Parts: sequence; C-alpha cells; structure tokens
Amino acid sequence: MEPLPFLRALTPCDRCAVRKTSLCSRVNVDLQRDLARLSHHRTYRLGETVLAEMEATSFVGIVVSGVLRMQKSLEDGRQQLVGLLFRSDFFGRVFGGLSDYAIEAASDVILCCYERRAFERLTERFPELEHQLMLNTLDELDAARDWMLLLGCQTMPERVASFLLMLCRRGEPDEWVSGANLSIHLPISRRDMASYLGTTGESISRVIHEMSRRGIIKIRNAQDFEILNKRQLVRMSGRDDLSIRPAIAAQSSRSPYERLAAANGLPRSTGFH
Amino acid sequence: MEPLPFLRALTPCDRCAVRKTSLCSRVNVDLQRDLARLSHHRTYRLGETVLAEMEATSFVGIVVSGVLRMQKSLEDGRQQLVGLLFRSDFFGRVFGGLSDYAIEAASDVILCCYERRAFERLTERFPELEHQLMLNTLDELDAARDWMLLLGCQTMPERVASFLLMLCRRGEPDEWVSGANLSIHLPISRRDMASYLGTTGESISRVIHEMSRRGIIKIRNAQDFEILNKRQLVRMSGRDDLSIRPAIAAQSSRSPYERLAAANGLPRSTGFH
DNA sequence: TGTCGTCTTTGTTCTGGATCAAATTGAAAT
DNA sequence: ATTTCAATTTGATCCAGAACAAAGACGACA
Repeated sequence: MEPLPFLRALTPCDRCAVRKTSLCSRVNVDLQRDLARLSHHRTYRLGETVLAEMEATSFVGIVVSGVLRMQKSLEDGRQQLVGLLFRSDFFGRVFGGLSDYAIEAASDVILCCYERRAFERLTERFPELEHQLMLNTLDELDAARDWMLLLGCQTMPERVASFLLMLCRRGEPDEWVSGANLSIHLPISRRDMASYLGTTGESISRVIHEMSRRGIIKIRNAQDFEILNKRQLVRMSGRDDLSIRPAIAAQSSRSPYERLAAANGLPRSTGFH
Repeated sequence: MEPLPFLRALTPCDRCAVRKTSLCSRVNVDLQRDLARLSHHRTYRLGETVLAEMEATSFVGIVVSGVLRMQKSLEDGRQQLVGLLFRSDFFGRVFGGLSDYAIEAASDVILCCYERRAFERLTERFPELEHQLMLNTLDELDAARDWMLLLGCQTMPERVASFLLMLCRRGEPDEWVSGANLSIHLPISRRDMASYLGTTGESISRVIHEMSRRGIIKIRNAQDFEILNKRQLVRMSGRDDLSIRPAIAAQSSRSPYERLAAANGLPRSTGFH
C-alpha cells in the first residue's frame, strides 16, 4: 500500500527512469527511503573506468542508463568481457571488497550509486535487501554458466546468434517492436562483442554478413540490425529459444549421457546449414 | 545409522567430516541444531545423476565426500562442465527451483542434504544463513567468471596448468604435502576434464605428456601426478599464482587498455616456450 | 569540403586443436 | 590367466577461425 504523497518527502527515486524494474524498488518503503537518502548519481563517458580490476570496491549501485562492461585481463593484454550490465542492473562487488574484474563504461552511462560499506550495513538491518541481492546474484551465476557453455563448446555462428538474441531480451526495451521484425541496436563496439564471445572482430564481421546474405538479418549499419527470421536465428544459436523459458520445463526422459550417445558420429558442421 | 536415544542431543553433525569448513558450521548453534534436524545423508555412485538439468530442485546440501560435477548440455550432445564441487561445498539451486544444469556424481559421493523448501524457510527465519549462502554464491560467481576468462582466451597448455593448480588448492587436502613436490590426484575422467576446459581428451593427453617431457610434472599413472616445478607450472598457466591472493592487491598503475596497447604485436605462442 | 584517425569490412595465409583412426593400457568379469 | 570393454595415448589429417594485411566507411574537426 503506497502512502499518500504528502505523507513523506518525495525522493529523486520517485521519478527515476529505472524505478519500476530495479532491485531498489522491490523492497519495502522504509528501506526505499533509506536507500534514496544514501544514493547519488555519477556519470561516465564511453571508455572510462568505473572500478578497476583488483581495486577495493568503494561503491555499488544500479545502472540508470547506458551499458557497463565487466572485464578481466591477463598480463599480456588479452581480455575477456565477463558480463554486460544494462539499465536497472546492479553492479559492484559487495561483501569482500576486491573486485576481480574491471567495470568500465561501454557507452556513456548514468549510475545510481551507494557507498559500499553503508549499503552493506543496510543489508544487515534489512534482510529483504540482502535477499533481493541474493536473487540477483543467483541469476548472474546462471548467466555466467550459460556463457561458459557458449565459450566452451559453441561455434562462432552459434555465439553470434546467441548474442543477438540476448540483446533482444536484455537491450533497451523501447528499441524493439514485438512484431515480426525485431530491431537490434548494438550498444558496444565490435572489439567488446568479440571479447564477450571469445573471438575476434573479423570473425564477427564475417558471421554477421553471412547472416545477412542468408536473409536472417538486415544490416542497417554497423550497429543496427533487423531480425528478419527469428526462428532461424534461434535455430542457428543452437539453443532452445532463450527468450521463452517455461515456468516448469517438461522433464526430459533422456539423460544427457543418453543424448550424447545418440549424437555419436555427428557430421561436422560449419555452423551454417 | 541411528543414534542411540539418549544421545539425541548430540547431532550427527558433531562428528561430521566437513564440520570445520562447511557453510553449516559458520552459523550460530540454534541454527546449527535446526539444520542438523533437517539433514539426511544420501550416497551416489560414480556417474549417477543427483539432480537433472531443468528438473525442479527438491533438495540442496553439502558435499561430505567425493566430487560432484555441474554440467550443461546442448540438444546435439555437446556438453560443458560448468563447475566441480568438492568436500564441504554447497550444492543445489535455492530460490527459483529449476536448476539449469545437471548435478552428477563425478566419483562415489556422500551428500548431506536438506529438503529445499524447508531450507529456504530456514533462511527466512535466520538471515545469517542467507548471508553465508550469499558469500558462497558470490565466490562461485567470481570463480565462474574466472573460468570464462580461461575458456574465452587461454591456450590449452594454460588451461591445463590452471586446472592442475586449481586442484592443488581445492582437491583433497590430505592428498598433498606442502613441501617442494606436490601430489595431484585427478578425481575425474579425461572426458570430464576436457569438458571443463572446453577441449578434447586427446588434447589434454598431449599437453600433460608434454609437461612431463619438460620435467614440470611427473606422471605416476593416468590420474596421479606430481608437480616437480610449481613455479614453471604457474608461469605456464598465464596467471598470477592462483593460490596466493593477497588480502589487498597492489594497485596496478596501468589500465587494461594501456596494457593492451603495450602488448600489440606480440609474437604467436605455442603455449610452451 | 578535405584530412585525419578510428572502426569495420574484406581478402589471404597459417596454425592450434579438433577430428578421425589405431594402438596400448588397465580394470572387471569369467 | 583370458576375454571384454572402456579409458587413455599416440599418430595422421583437416579445418574453423586466428592472425596478418589492406582497403573502405564514417565521424570529428577545421
């Protein structure tokens, strides 16, 4: 039950763009007020570092607009993008301090931030805040493992298709119509996309143009596409339709091992077919 | 075996093999008693499925002995191992029910289990239990992202070296002496190891024998090795020594981007050098 | 409008590992 | 011990995609 407006001070949060979907709105009003009091906005330009690798995390928060990338690097310069954060996503390593990946602005971004220690103290007073964080962390863990499957055993066409479908689900919702044709806006550079998919910009370019040649997508420009044949894109991704996860999945009667046995002697595949 | 009636106050947990290191012992005594009351043991043979992919998670728990593997599979039979669970590790998907990976016994295992819903109700009554789960989940998330780096941009020799070092840290502690020579027991098959590293059994075999040829390890038999030159193994892994994470890392003065620039024009590498 | 610098595309070559194949080891069952 | 069957090793070939190279495309700025 929402209290009448004149009974409490209006916080900036009441008009926040990500109010309806972010973690901070899924807790009770008292806690929301405390969070509002603690919050402050920060803005970063494309490419700026929000939190460096192995730096003590001084603040955490929510993405209000733009895209953050989480990335790890090896001494010799190789990099791996380990996650993208879109509007209303929570960022920052709580409980433990040291983040073992860098958080950088993949576009111009606005962030709603909380001083980390203060935020953690709040979770102690309000278990429901920690619970929301927990649900969030579990989702991220599922997503990370899903990406391990992609990096560990999928081909480039499968990876690119999966990535495009992921953008459909997670990208700016006002950017796509839910009709037959879906528009996709790439919020990141080819280099970032390549790093996320464990490949190179050149390979991505080739796959995307091959998709276009086959009429699966239409290339408007280097970062805007239109999905012409979603069914085929899903098929190319080598997954069940990622956007449709039934609440209760049908139980498969065959174990993974039996399925593996059934797949013995599969012909080689180019990924396109 | 059933405890004698007059010993009921003493829980089986008091003599549990993983008592000192597992999540359930890091909470207060009241909660420990409730947990003990809820717990029951289950045993599985090598290869048996504990929880199938996309099956509703009916129970969660702790590994008492043996190794569990978490793995995902694609329709055509390709598989990716997304994690290994050793003694005292927590397993099972809480809050959400559907696990999107299978949990299988990678060896004979003994598990200490809690009915999932009952366990979740306990976290509502005891926030500190949820907090311990949270810390655990965050660690797993860090580990998953670390593995994404490995799968996304490391060579086979690097992956195998990283894996062996990981076993040093997480494998059975009584299996290795902390002297100059370290013994490693592979608790899983080549197939599992290959799946974890995103490669094939053949490639693993070649890398391991090349390591042996170079005097980095000694092969006692197919699943028992001895590390003869840990420094070189660490170097081969392409990482900082994974087993020594300083509480506060030295802050790197160079950003990943600068380092990338510095690494331009690197010569190709076989991984061995 | 041109010029610079960056990002992307397209073309070519090369190689790390996958795949295919066969031999070897090893453990369980008879 | 001997047969079976599976797991591992070793050998030979092949190819998806990396690396290298060079040519557009595009935006920023004067």
